Amino acid sequence: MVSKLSQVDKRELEEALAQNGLRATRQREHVYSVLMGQRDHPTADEVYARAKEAMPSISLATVYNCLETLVECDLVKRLSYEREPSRFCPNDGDHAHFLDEQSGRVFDIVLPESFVREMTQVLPHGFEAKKVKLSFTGYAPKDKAVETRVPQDSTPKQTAPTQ
Amino acid sequence: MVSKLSQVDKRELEEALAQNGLRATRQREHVYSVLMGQRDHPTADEVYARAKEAMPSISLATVYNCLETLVECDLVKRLSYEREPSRFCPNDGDHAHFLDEQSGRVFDIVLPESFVREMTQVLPHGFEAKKVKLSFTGYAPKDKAVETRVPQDSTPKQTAPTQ
DNA sequence: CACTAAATTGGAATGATTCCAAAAATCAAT
DNA sequence: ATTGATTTTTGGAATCATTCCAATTTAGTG
Repeated sequence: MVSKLSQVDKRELEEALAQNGLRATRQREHVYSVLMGQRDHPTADEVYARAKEAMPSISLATVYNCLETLVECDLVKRLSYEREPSRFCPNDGDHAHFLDEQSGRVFDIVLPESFVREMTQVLPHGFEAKKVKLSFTGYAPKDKAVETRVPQDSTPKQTAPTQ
Repeated sequence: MVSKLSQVDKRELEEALAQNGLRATRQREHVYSVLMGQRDHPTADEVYARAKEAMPSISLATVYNCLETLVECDLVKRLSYEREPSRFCPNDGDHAHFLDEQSGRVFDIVLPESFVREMTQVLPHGFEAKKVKLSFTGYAPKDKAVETRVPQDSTPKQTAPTQ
């Protein structure tokens, strides 16, 4: 699972960092490679765990910092669902997310370019969108083999469940 | 500022609660009326503060419970932005949200019905969306007097409902 | 190599939200 | 109405993802 960053990805990262006046560091590169190497939607903690495999000295605070940086540089998307820690995925062009209520899985939904353009057109004159987030919740087809897990929330509500 | 719930709204609330097997309580009605009475996007804390004006005995935990209940009943939308407490707004049909990065204000963006229909069409076959969330982040026009959230220590004043 | 600004680090602090167990309120059936 | 079963409310404690902090290390520049 120790996947290095491709030359292309590495350059893309360095460029994006430079563009934002940020430095290229071992940790940033490594966190990015962790995300690129396993394309699901891990939490910061999970990224931390994965990152430590090849870089045991990295700290949780740094993982948070790096993730934040990557999001700022628009190399990574952050998704947050209620009651759950943020999840991160490398930004592979415009896509939405679909959370399957039954399985807790998250699916990437590719968005046609034309639709992305249309999305910003619903804004009244004068609004300038820097980021757009589209997310669905509902039922995904049972047989879909796509990835990712958002653990099902089995926490009982305040009131005890019947029986 | 003490706005009662209209008969229509009250019935709608009671029906929605009944439909979900939940009881109609003073607190739930009051929290709902607080949200309906000032159409911005308050946090739970802000709702708590407003609710206490007319019902000083209500607790923060209850406000959280009520808000959760209202969201479940689909009478209220919950918006959550990174690094910020959830915000709530009464659910007035399909609309997106726009967060102005500079002022922190949230604007409701009306969505044409045709667009709402199109949104669900980006889903691959087999995906059934129960909820869709569209949210923008960026710069809003400075002069827009549209719906905003109220800064914590401002004197409560009448806000004209949007749309 | 030396300097300066930026980044990393571990641990402590934060704060929105949830949990808990007791008290109160609601609803249904007497 | 009264009772009884169930839900809801409540205050305070607990949780836990995330941020903050001050000290150390590192990257980039000349």
